[in-house]
Amino acid sequence: MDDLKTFELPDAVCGGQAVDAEACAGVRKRGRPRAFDPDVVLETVLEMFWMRGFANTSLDDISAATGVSRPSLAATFGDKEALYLKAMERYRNNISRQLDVVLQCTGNDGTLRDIINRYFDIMIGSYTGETEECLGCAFMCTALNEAPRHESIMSVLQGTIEEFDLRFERFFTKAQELGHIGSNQDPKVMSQMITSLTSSLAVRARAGASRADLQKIVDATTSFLFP
Amino acid sequence: MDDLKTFELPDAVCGGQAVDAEACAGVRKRGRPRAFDPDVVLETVLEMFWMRGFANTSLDDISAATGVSRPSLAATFGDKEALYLKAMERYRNNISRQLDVVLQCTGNDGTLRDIINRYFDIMIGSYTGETEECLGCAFMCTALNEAPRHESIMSVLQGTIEEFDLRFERFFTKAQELGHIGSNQDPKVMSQMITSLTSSLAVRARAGASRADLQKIVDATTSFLFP
DNA sequence: ATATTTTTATGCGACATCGCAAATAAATAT
DNA sequence: ATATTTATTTGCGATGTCGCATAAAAATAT
Repeated sequence: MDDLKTFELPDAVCGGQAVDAEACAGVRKRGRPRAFDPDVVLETVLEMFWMRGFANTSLDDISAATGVSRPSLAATFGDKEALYLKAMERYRNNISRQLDVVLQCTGNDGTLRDIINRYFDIMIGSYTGETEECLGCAFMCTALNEAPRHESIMSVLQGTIEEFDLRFERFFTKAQELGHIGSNQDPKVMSQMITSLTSSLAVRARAGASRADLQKIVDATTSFLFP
Repeated sequence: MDDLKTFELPDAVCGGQAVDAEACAGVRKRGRPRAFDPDVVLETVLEMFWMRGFANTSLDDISAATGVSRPSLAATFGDKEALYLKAMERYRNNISRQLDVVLQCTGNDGTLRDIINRYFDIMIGSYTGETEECLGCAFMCTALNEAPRHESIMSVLQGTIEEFDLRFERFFTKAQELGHIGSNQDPKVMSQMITSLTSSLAVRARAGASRADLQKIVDATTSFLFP
């Protein structure tokens, strides 16, 4: 019917690159504009799920904390599970972006140990945060709890684990090719040591360990692994 | 008033050792006897909390699964939080008992690596179970989620972490005294490696890793740590 | 100006969850 | 036998939670 009219492509104006509709701030869409920024809402939602868990955080709580009514939340993000997944996706992307920067093993960014230390700086930072709250890892704190009940949460949990595994296996394989670790060592084992320590830090952080506590553990381990 | 009458000490009959009132099966208490065994109820309760989490498991669910009415549950175990804590205490004691047996570093129970392998056998067993369910660690799956909201759960979580730390620090310290690891190695670091790997196994098990998957990780790591 | 589209606001209804209170049942003590 | 003690049964009431439906508001299109 109205296919001809929509040929005007009103979104194509903004930027020159891939058009994303929402990401384009200059051009207004048809109806009433949103009174909130989905990204800042997702940030608040993430904090709430992180500290209280999925089941303990009601949509009413979220609505009150964000000032966005429940129907608006539903219209924007879908149901509670979808909202959780979107918040966790943000969380994961945020960390992934930081790790992409740090885990470049080109050989001219300091020693392997330096790189790994910078990696743990990031993780410790995300696990302890700026306040006095016991954060830990948002996935481990919430997704482990819900995984058996929600196929989608189980899936994203598995994907996150796999991402870390892949990341470090590739990292240490390349490090070995560049001669930063001996050819007798196994990149897979090194990767396991790092991911294991990471999960341990996450647990300890949630249980109240301080930044300094975690740093001590990291220092002791890295000086053992990279003497 | 009736202090004189209770001098008969009806409980003191059973056994000769520390009298525990409930543990004594031979002597009936005054009123109507319980129609259920608190221990088997706790076992079911543990399974439910483990798989569904604290918040997702209602007292009605528990009542239906155990056949014990809510008021009876309350009378026996207290409120939901107390019931959870008692179930987790059982879980923890069950594992502790097994570890007490295995982690005896006397020097004549095989090599250090043998002992550690037996330790991981137990942990892998408890994380994967007999069925196809994704178990993981009951503490990590549930207590991490609830800790910020419940002081008591935070406390038992911390205590469990500390127990593992202490256990392995003592173990490796003694192992070092017996000459099973070099004097240049740090028992604390070795302990951290083991507990870290343990937490990693727990996470992976919850995400669906099989017994064989976990065993492969353990084998690779232990052959690196204890060559 | 009027229609259309999208978002927001308000509120209802069904259901789950927990704590508590009162009545009933089953044992022992006197 | 009767009283006492402890467990169990039944059910109520307050609150929380979610999905949905309807009305109002704020923008653009014609």
